[in-house]
Amino acid sequence: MDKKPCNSQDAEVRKGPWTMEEDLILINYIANHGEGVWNSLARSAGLKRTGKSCRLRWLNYLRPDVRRGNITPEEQLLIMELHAKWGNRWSKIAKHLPGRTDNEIKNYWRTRIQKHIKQAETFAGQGSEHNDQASTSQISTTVNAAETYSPPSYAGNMETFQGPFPTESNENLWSMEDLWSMQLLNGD
DNA sequence: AAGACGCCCAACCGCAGGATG
DNA sequence: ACATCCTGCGGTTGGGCGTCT
Repeated sequence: MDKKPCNSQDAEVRKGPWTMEEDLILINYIANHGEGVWNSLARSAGLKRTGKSCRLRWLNYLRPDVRRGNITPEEQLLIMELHAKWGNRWSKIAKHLPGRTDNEIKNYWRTRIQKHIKQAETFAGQGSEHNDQASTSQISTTVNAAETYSPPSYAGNMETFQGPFPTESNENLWSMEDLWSMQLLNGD
């Protein structure tokens, strides 16, 4: 018991929601140095985050080509098709949906499609025999993919971060366009 | 109008596989 | 051949937000 499990470095590791400052640091650093070697990237960039956390944030959220919300019926169909083929291989499925992340597809599946499958199974159980394929194809016509995306809210962090940033339409809501335009301003 | 409830999403955790020394 | 480190993946959870009663 002499040695404490938590040294000073461990104590400095941040967890929880990312602040806009952190986002900007990460975007800037990757714009200048490229991505990869996440642990040293996190240290070099001065982020008190694990490399894992930085990687996740970048891949799921900050990457310029990432798309969110509004899963189209075509995408939805493709997701179900690929899931029927590969199961929960989310990263594999995501590779066939440009701009979509495995995390998003996983969330989408769990929150929307899985729910409808359960309902379909309950319904089918009352009427006739069924299997996964049948219920999966059945829900393809019932799931409504019309979604709206809300940009990330930094409201909780704005009290500590008060940078000179624009607040055109949503005072406390920041879009990726905002972040990237800021990155361009900072980086160039 | 207030509280309860359910849904959705971002982020964390643990594990496995690959790369490197 | 082995040990260690890093990356990537899938599962799970907590908090915020909207809707319903």
